[in-house]
Amino acid sequence: MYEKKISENLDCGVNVANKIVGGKWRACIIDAISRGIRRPSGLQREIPEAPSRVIQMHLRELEALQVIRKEASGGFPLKAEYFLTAFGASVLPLIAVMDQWGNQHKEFVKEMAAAMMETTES
Amino acid sequence: MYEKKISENLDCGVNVANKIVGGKWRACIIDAISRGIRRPSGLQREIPEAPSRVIQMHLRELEALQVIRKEASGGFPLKAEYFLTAFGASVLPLIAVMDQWGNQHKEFVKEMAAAMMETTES
DNA sequence: TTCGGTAGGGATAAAAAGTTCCCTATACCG
DNA sequence: CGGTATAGGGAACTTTTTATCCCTACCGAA
Repeated sequence: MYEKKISENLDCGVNVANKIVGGKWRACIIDAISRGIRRPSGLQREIPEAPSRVIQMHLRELEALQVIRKEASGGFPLKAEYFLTAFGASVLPLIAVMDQWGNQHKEFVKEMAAAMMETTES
Repeated sequence: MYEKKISENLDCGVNVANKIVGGKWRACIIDAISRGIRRPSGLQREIPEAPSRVIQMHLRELEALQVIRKEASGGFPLKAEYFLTAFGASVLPLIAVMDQWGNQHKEFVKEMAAAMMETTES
């Protein structure tokens, strides 16, 4: 997406996982595709809070990382579809675990985040 | 740490998880503390690639999120120790899963990342 | 007294990630 | 013809995160 200038230390497993699943919309996009929402327009409708530009960029990057695979019918009507690769499918359990943990603790984290705002408020 | 101006959507479990474990050094720091490296100086020696300033800031933020707890002996020699809270301990299995997944796929990801560099090279 | 270790933070720069605005191009429908 | 929907990207911007530099303060040892 951008050119990295700082090393990433991909020897650390957690960093590898973060590279795939980190970021504000990555997991959402992967999850939506896994649920059968294969086309860019559908993804944009599914995640309206995310700027379409950002979704596009993530699709490019996930494709380059071979998490997803693109199938476009050359002709018209314009139609592009994205599918998870086998590698992409292997991420789903990880996303599930993260989502589960997050959902279990989100109330607590929300409280803590709110408390931080109070003490740091402008 | 900084004042957020963009919403975080903490209703999504994955985002909650990323808030705790995301970032370049968060998981490393939590993991090191869980392994008994409790003092800032020790953490800095354990993770020498991370600027000490960054470690300090993460310690502040993890403390505010109640992932870790600080115990400082008021007097001298200066001594501060950080311990995982119960909440912090609950993150360890998540980190373990992420690390395991990442280690299983890091060679593949490295290849893909390298391929991306080639096509994007300056 | 100077040096080393420890804990911590201010200021600022640089990089990465995300956002916004607006553009191309094609085909279909009215 | 104009409007809508599709897929995609350029350019510029803001926000967030990470990095760099340098400082305070304290104690003990040399």
